[in-house]
Amino acid sequence: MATEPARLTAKGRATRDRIVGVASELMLTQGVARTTIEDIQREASVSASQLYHYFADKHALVHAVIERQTTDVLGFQRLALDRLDSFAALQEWRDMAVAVMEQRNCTGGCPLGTLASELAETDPAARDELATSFGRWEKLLRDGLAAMRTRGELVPEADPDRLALALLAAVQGGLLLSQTRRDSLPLEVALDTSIAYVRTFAPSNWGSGQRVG
Amino acid sequence: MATEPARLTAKGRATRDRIVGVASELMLTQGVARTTIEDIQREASVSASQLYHYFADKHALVHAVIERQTTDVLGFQRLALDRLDSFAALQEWRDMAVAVMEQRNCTGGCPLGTLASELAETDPAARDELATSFGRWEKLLRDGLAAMRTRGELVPEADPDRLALALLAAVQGGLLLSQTRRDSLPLEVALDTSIAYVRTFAPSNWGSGQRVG
DNA sequence: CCCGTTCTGGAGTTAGCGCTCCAATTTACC
DNA sequence: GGTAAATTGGAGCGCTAACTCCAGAACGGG
Repeated sequence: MATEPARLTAKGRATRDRIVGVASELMLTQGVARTTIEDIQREASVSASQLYHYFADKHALVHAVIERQTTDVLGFQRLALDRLDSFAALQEWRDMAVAVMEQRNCTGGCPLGTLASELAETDPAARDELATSFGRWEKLLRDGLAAMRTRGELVPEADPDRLALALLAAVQGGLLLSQTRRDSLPLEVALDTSIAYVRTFAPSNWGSGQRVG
Repeated sequence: MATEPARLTAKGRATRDRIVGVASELMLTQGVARTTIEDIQREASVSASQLYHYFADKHALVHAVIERQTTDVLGFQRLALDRLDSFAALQEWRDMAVAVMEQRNCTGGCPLGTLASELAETDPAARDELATSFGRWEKLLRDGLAAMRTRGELVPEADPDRLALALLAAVQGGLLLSQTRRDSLPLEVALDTSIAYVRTFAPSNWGSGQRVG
């Protein structure tokens, strides 16, 4: 489906990367539909034929943007929480997410979330890719939580699958609300409360009538 | 900003409403940018001049769609939780949200969330309207939680402002993930865990080392 | 240094978009 | 029943979008 150039010169790869970078930026701020090929040409200083030399059509470009954003976001996650396997790491992860958002003055949301929201109902292939991207992200969280459980930082009743999903949903919802309100508070509260919920599964807090739902 | 026709015949209002309805449906599934005026004309069986008689331009139409969706969503909320002031009501609210999503086979997300994601960075006026829409939604939740607290169903340490924000973020994030995965599980887990967190502020559960963050 | 491949430039082409215009018809109100 | 306003129809305009084509320039392995 995507253009698969057998070989690719260093110069060619550079041009291709530059195109993907510019396309990412534009598509994430203006949306995919509002971003024209001409915009990308101008911003990346390439001509039409160059662009269509590397990408069969706009769909292929979107595909490349999704790939790029997936590796970027997951890479950032790994960076932020080299191993997300302690409450301290969770807290750092939260702080970093909030810091990034504040640094952007609360413009823009999660790259994957933004793309998913726009493409879920119009581009089945994109929806599928983004679903697996979310799956990989979720796995990062799940593995960390599982490690915490085996290590005894979480009670056996804690369900890493569900907690990971809850954390991911909190990030997404928090980012969307913060982006809309131009205020980092929603993101902070969403992350704080979901982490606080995880904390209820710490042995020291595990008490009376807790339920995992 | 919006076309404000001094008077409006019953027939005219019907036509206008039909246009807004069709526009809503199309814009929410295909996105605003992908929805053409021609699409709306065809689907609503109106001519170009009719459409531009009621709406100055596409922006005005978007404005009307936001208004419509806001009243619809908030109306549905009120319906679902005539008064959201008990854990039973919270549970019903959760069940109804999940039921709606399953009924749609997990296609489409939250109307307000979808619009916000697409328009936040390209249409400042729309972003502002959607921010206040979210604010009103949040207030519904906050008032219910506050009522629960004064009634003693929640401990005084519970912060209705923060809990409401957390619940709203959970719905938004859960819906986005469920829409992307075509699976209601993320929504269920997001709502269950955030409600479970609220439940940790019930007097019977309030124990050892809880923190509000 | 040579030749095939890779890479680049820019003027088209075609289609569809948002929107306008002018006029006919229906409706509301007295 | 008359009249002014509200409502409708549809052709058409200007612009811009995605994409194509035909070359020419640069590169890289032998």
